[in-house]
Amino acid sequence: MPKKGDRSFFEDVWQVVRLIPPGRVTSYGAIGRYLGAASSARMVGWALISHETMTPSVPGHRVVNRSGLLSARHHYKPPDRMQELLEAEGIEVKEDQVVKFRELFWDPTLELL
DNA sequence: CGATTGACGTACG
DNA sequence: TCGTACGCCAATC
Repeated sequence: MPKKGDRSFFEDVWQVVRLIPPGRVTSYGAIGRYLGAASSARMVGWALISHETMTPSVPGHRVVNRSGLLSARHHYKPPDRMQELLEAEGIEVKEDQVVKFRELFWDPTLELL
């Protein structure tokens, strides 16, 4: 993870994640593609690992994998925190999966651009 | 410095 | 539609 204040691919990821509208979700690949798909989608996830240590807090819970699965669930302090945050925004989560993921999907290259 | 791992994605069958 | 195989790139061991 980069030092604080160091501009890099990670900061761009955080920036995009902050732009995700409430009640919407996106995927790592979509963010990576919006940033030019420089690195593989794994790097996007790596960037979000330290999201909690930086300010303001990035709503990383709105980012899930391509299947809509909450793969990040295991990474949160209380693993259930991620699901709670999603449900708090009106996003239905069943079996660690985002319900109607296709409808809630938010593509930065399509919407933000 | 080489091997392993990981918040992923695409290709195949 | 689902499970398996492989590729990616950086960090960690």
